[in-house]
Amino acid sequence: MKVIFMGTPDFSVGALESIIEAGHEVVLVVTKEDKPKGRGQEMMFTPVKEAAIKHNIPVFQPHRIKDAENVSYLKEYGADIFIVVAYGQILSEEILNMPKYGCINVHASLLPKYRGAAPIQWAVINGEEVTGVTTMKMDMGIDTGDIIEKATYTLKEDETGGSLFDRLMELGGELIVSTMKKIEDGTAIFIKQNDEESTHTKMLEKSLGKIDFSKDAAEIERLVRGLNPWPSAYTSLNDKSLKIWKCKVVDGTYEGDFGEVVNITKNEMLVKTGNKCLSILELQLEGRKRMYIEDFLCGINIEEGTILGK
RNA sequence: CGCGGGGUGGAGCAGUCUGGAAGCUCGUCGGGCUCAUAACCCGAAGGUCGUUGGUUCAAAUCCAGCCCCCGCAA
Repeated sequence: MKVIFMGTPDFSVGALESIIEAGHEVVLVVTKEDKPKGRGQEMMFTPVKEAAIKHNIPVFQPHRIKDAENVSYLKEYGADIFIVVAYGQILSEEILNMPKYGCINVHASLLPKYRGAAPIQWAVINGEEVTGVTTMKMDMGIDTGDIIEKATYTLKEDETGGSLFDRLMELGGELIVSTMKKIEDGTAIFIKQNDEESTHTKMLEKSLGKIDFSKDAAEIERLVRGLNPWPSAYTSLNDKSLKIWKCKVVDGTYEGDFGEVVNITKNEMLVKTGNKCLSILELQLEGRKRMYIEDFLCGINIEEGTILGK
């Protein structure tokens, strides 16, 4: 099929690569505008743009995709189908109805659950046992279109936002190829979403990662996993920010405040929480590299009774 | 020119302000203690202090440039 692909972040790249590999003709890639990013404000291409360049596919980066001139530009390509994966702009009705087969979206959750932004991280944070990816025919709502196919994935014990991201990216790539085949064959079945079962997730904010040690250790541990590697869970130590990359729940009752370091050995550091304790396994102090707890304890002078997040 | 922290034996850090013979914790190797040990004791190996140049009798330390890593902000 003649495809126009719309996407922006890493997650979209998996789908794009799969579509190309499946032999479809991607005639145009639409992605968000380049923005100054990173330290030193260098201009960075979006991950999808990088991929498009690698495959010699023309790239289109409109400021507002809905503008008339941009809409008519899209029309010129005469694509059969638009595949949209985390593009980052709302499409107008005119665009949605433009291609013969409509606009198909890949979403990283089992719709109608986890509509909206950051479904991957939220699945981990909320302790879901199962999640997955869904393909659907887009309509004017956000993630409300008719469902075509789903693929499920059972979360691992130590699943992080990053690892789940990778798995779902892979699954999403396979699923979109399968869905496109069905659409082409005319065997695709479109199922309406049950809006009553729907849930919504908000965009991840940096502040979500600030650890509240009065919460249960298990809940904090899920937050740490869900926000790893981005935007990461953090607290502070002596006025310096301290990222927690990995930790585990440990039984144990100690006197002390929430967030207090209650026990230090050569290779373990226990922090008191609202319920049970957290053993910090991997962390990173501001300006320093990420390291294992035993390395951290070798050089940093930290005493029992120190309170994190103060 | 967005703001800031850092590069010191294998790991993590101190020392830099107030130049003057390389330190701490851990690891490694050897020995000892012990029923035994990841515990304890004794000993050893291992570093051109990121790089280039400058100042000085003398530079990890002061000055200038360059490279690399990281936190914030976007």
